[in-house]
Amino acid sequence: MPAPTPATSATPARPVRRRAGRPTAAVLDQGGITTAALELIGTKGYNGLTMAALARSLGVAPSALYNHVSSKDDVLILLMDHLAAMVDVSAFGSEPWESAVRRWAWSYRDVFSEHTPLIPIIAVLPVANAPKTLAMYESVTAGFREAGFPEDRIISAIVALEAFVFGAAYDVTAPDDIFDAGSLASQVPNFTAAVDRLALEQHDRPTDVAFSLGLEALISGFGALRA
Amino acid sequence: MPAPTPATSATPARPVRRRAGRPTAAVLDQGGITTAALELIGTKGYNGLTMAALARSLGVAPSALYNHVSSKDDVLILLMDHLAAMVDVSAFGSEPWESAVRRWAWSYRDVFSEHTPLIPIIAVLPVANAPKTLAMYESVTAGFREAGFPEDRIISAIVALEAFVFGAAYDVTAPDDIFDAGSLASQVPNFTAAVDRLALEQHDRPTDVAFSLGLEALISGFGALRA
DNA sequence: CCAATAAATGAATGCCATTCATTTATATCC
DNA sequence: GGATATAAATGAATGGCATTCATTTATTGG
Repeated sequence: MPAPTPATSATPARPVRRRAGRPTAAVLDQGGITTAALELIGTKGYNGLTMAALARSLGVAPSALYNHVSSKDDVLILLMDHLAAMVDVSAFGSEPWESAVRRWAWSYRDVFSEHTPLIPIIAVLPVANAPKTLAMYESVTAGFREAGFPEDRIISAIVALEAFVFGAAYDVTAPDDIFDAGSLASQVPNFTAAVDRLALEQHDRPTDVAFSLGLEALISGFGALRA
Repeated sequence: MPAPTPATSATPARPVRRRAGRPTAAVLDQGGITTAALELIGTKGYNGLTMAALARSLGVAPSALYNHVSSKDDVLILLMDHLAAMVDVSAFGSEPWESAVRRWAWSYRDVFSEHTPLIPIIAVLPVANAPKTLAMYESVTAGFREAGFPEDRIISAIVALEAFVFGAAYDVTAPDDIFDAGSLASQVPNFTAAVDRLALEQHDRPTDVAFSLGLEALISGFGALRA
């Protein structure tokens, strides 16, 4: 990619009142749209990600976006594929299987916990539409195979790990008092006791404790399948 | 043939042109709204669940709904709490811990796989706002405690299991060809080989294989924690 | 040089959730 | 038993949103 993408700078890009017609160089492309969307999400959150706001941040009319993406869902697909490339798969091939899976899963969860609105999309999107996501799967699959994982179970294991990762990504965004039963506490004594007991442990991130617990169970359970 | 009784019946409930003013008996309540929404979702899916369509199915003006719910999100919360009550927790207390967890998790996944749009809501909603969900947690917690599970880890284990269940619920709705790399297949040989290898197994539900694999790993990993 | 094309504009369009003033039967209070 | 407050409905806005379309025009390829 020789041409550096324009219009992705931090400048708000006020309505530039560009004339219509084919410009000297294209103002927009999918890469620029993706990074602008990412920046917008960073400042305004997913509620602030509207086609109008996205266009404004690029100094362009909303309808102009549709020359490069077919819908807002298309923007979300670009985003999620971009994020997939940020997931750390580097440990596969350089570290033992257990720690490689561990690094991958933690990284995967951390990346998507900031982008939970994309989870419903990535969870059901055919991989053919997401090349970087596909590349991630390739690295992970190769790592499983090299570690002696039975080939007919590799995909199932990855799918299971991914399911756990996506669900855990939501947990990260949950409010701290999510398990506070409030006025109903007396009606659910076992639950309340268990919640209180966990609180006594004084973990800085209860969410991380649950993630670690589940992940280690999956790793040791799956690890037993290896040759 | 206009049915005289509106609300929650199977009839489409045409605009009944009711007069304004306080009626003899309330036409609407949260229970009726919930079951009407459920029926609407069953026929038109979640895209068909609009406040206007919901009101029409109840034979009422859209604005009338706001006397009983504060927003559409409120409707979704009612729905998900209703669904939580359909999850099978009956095995806790009557069966060994392993099979009780198994029954609960499969049931939980099956219920929410038909209602994935509710997952982002239930995953982060404080339990105080969802009494039936809370009741489910109480049953599960009691089951863990009676099985000798260390009390300070009960909540973490449930959270981890739930995360897995939610992620797996999405998988159920994914298209069958989700792992078909298409024209990119040659660039991801390990992945493609693993996918083909799984396909050879001829499972009727590949999704169920992955769910079972992950669930059994979690059950045996967590089971080891018991006294 | 001319025709086709790519990439922009801005003005609709239609859907959707939500709000508000208004109406009126019923319930409550004196 | 009459006045009054209240609950629950109506229908007409309102504003936000994604998306479409006719139009414009600089560039590119034959």
